[in-house]
Amino acid sequence: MTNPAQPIEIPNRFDFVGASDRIYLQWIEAGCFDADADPSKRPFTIVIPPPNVTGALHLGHALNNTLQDIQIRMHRMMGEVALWMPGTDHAGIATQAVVERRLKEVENKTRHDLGREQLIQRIWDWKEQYEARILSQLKRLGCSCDWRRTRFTLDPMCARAVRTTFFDLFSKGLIYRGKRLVNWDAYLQTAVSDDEVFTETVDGGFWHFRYPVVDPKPGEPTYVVVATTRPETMLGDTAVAVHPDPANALSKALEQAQQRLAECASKDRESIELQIDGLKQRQAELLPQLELLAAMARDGRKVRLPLSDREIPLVVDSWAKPELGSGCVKVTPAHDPNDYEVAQRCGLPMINIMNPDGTIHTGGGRFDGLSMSEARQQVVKAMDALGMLEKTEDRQIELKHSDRSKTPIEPYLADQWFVSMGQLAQSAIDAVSTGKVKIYPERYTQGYIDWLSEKRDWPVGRQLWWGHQIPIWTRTYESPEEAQGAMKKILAMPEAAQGQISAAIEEPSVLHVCILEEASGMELKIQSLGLVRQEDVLDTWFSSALWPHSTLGWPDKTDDLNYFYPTNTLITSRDIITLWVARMVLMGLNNVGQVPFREVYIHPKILDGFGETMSKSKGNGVDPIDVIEKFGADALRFGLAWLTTETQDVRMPVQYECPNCQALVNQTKENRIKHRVVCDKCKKPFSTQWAESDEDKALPRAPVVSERFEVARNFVNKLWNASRFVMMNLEGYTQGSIDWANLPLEDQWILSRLSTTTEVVDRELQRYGYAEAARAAYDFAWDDFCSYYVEMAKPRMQDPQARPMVQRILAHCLDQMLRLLHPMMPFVTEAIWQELGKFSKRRDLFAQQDATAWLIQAPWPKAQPEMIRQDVEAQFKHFVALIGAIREIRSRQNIAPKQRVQFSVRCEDRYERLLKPMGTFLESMAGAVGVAWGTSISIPEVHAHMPIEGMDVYVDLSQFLDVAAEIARNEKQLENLEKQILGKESRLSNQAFVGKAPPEIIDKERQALSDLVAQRQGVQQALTKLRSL
RNA sequence: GGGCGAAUAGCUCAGUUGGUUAGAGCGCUACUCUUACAAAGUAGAUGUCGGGGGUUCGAGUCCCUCUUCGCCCA
Repeated sequence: MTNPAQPIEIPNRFDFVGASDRIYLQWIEAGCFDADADPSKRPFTIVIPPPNVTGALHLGHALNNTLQDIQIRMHRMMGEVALWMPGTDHAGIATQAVVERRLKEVENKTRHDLGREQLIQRIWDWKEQYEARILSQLKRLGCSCDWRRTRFTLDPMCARAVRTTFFDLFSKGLIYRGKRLVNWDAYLQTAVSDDEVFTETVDGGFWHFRYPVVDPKPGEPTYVVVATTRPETMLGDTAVAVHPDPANALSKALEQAQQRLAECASKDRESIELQIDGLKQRQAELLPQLELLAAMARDGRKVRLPLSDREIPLVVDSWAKPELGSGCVKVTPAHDPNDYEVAQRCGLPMINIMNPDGTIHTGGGRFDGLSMSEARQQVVKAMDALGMLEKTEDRQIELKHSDRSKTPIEPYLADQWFVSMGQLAQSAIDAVSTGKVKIYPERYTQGYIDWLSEKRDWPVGRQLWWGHQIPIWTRTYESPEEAQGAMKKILAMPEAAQGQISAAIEEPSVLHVCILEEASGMELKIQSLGLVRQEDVLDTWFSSALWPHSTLGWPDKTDDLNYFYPTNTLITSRDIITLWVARMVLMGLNNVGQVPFREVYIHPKILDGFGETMSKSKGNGVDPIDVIEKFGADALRFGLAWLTTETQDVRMPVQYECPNCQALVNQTKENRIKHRVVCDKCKKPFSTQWAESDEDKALPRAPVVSERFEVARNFVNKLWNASRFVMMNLEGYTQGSIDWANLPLEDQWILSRLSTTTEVVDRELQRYGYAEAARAAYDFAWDDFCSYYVEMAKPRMQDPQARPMVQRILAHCLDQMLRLLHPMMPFVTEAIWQELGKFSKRRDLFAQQDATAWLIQAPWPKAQPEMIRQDVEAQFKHFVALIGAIREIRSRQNIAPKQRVQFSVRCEDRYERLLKPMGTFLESMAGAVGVAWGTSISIPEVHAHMPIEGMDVYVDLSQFLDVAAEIARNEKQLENLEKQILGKESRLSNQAFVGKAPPEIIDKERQALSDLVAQRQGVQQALTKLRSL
């Protein structure tokens, strides 16, 4: 062997700060992450869920990316061409919102003060800053992405894919513009999708208005009462609705309430009874009037809308609920989704009363220019003055808010671009229901399918400046004929025949032209015909939906696309299954004709100590860099894998680590949003990640840490030191074969455990069982390898006969352990691997070649099925039990660690044959010397007795006996045995058990009972003896 | 209102097809700086498995129900 480095130079802590950066750079320089198509190998591909450039990554991202890197590294070691495609997402609305908010805060300017071009420049600046930050965070985490391929959803390559897709869908008639009620964010002045809206309960009111009936006939009411939570919308009312069959509706409601009453819990009884009383009262008092109104509605009668002085019809529609309010409902189609549907059913006009900035606009009315909330007050006041306000109630209402600006959503009738979802959604449903795409854990499948099954058209336009501008040029003509004529002329152009342009008419006379190529000259040509480009940009998810193929070069039929697509797995968080996963599937199928990935793994979410998800806006996000600097990237990664179980989210209480005194200050809901916090202990202030003022920033910053990474940090250290031990003992190492026929139990045992562990880690990682894999590797390394094998190796190393074998097995185990752990903790394992290489080039007992220079490129370990020996593992348990028994007695007797004790074992031959040869280990590990073995040994006069399975252990205490302690120990043991015996006896005397349980279970119980009884006898004898002393 | 998930030691979590006395890490107690590792070692204490019913010879595990919490959808 080559001259080994001086082992003593290896420090007893892993210096992750120095080593991680160095190793990462080496990997990059050696091109270890680069993945190039190689037809002789299998590809393995993951595209990163591109983090959005709104802000830096938090622990949730660290988890997401750690899990991906584990897969990538494992498959790379399996000899596949492992491509991890990196990049970031422009996150249109979110990024623009955050830049606009900052602009407002810092400079007190709006985007209109800057103009489109300048604002976009500002956003690009922001993007550059955060993209760099994000990518560096990923690198610190150890992510082995092919950085040469880094993409951005707004870069030219992605833009081309977006444009091609849009053109294709438009040409297929799957993209259209229509007037729809959208969720209008009046603050950002854009529509937001349903997914960007959250509901919050707020204090509101319920106003009851009177609308006079036009020319009431005798016996008819002179007015109808309508109730509303949004009085200002009455300016846009176009009807009042009443239920077509109120009698039936009421009796149905009554029936349902009575059924609920029959089934309800007693505590709900009262409220349901009240409800029933109310319904009965309505039947008696309100019903005749509702019947009358329904008849009037059918007769085409009208009411006069106060304030606007318009006549609007009474209509019948089942949206009006006879069991609620007055039983009549005002209809404002342009500002309420339900009313919108009523209008569609009843053919009502739609009157828009709002400007895009959220102010009233009724075409010169007296409320024009007021904000919606000002208008509310004024409308109520005016109605009251007219005597038309019947009553006002306080009420809690559910109000939709924009997730982006946190301001209330206004339902708003606007021109909107849609992708028609019918066929596309169906293709994505089929992909999952036929198993072409599998979702893990499986329970997420149903939500995916349910959502797609609604087939709601996807509103893709956003009234923003940051994003892919819709490639459509539009002109409204005087007449349908003119529009048709223009379209004909355009479609007659040669470019149309070449598939460069496409056109469609929006009824009655609007012409839309879509152009395939950016800056092709075609744009000018079309513009010269008086068409103007749409200002809107596309929903961010439109470009993210293309990510798996756009990043591989689509629409070109590239070699990469051919080789790496479909990708293998997508690893992401559950909140974007519909927003993103579903859309990737349908776009992949539409564009490439194949699903984008075979598997989707949905991982847990990281919650804070209060069970809330981490987010920027809550201020509870933890920067992974804080954790990396304190514990190291390996600890962060292993810790996260350790926590990734199948069903549970990860709850992680975090603390600020005071930079002044290192005390840990719990993060609370109060202090987590603060820019500066005062330490509980030293009372000195420190700054947080939110610090903005110069004064705050001057304070030392407290990293946010969690003690939950200590387990992993300690494990990294344990592995490091175990390796250090191995290397300190490899002097004179020779490679060579193993004498399999004469292998001692301990060697057979560790090789069996190693193969078992290899099998578990391999299987679990492949099925995303990260926690199980981490635990298996941890238990093997710590318990089996360190606590037993290494301890047993110590005395064996002194034996020149055994030494070469032990060295080979030690080196082999370490070698395999490093490989198994590398995907989870790449830095420390690589660092050790390179040290180990200085001592030994050939360590794998089952391989024919020398070890690779880089662990990252080493072959993934294979379990050796013939090494797995259940019998050996069972035998070894007897040894463990014997050590445990002796150690317990020693501890109970307070025998000093350095003191040797003698023990005798009464047991059958087979135990003697098994354990007597392991006497050296009992001596080194338990400080005990076995003096007698067998069935007929003489028991030491003064002793402590411990019965274990198949053996009675007697520790000679003639020099140590602490009678009181020994009596106490035996009494406790006796009590324990009695309890168990009682349980068994009662079970076995139960006729039902004996009669019905399977025989093998009964046998097992009987055997266990007789063992316990024997043990009890021994303990009783020992006690009698002790008491007589 | 509908769907999904969770509730197990002081904390954070495991717990296979139902089958001995329910486990781990941290924390706690005692003893050890034993030449890989005090970020360690050895030993120990700690549980009405959220409540209530049911199925079963047997339930942390299966069924029903209630409570609390989280997420998604309307």
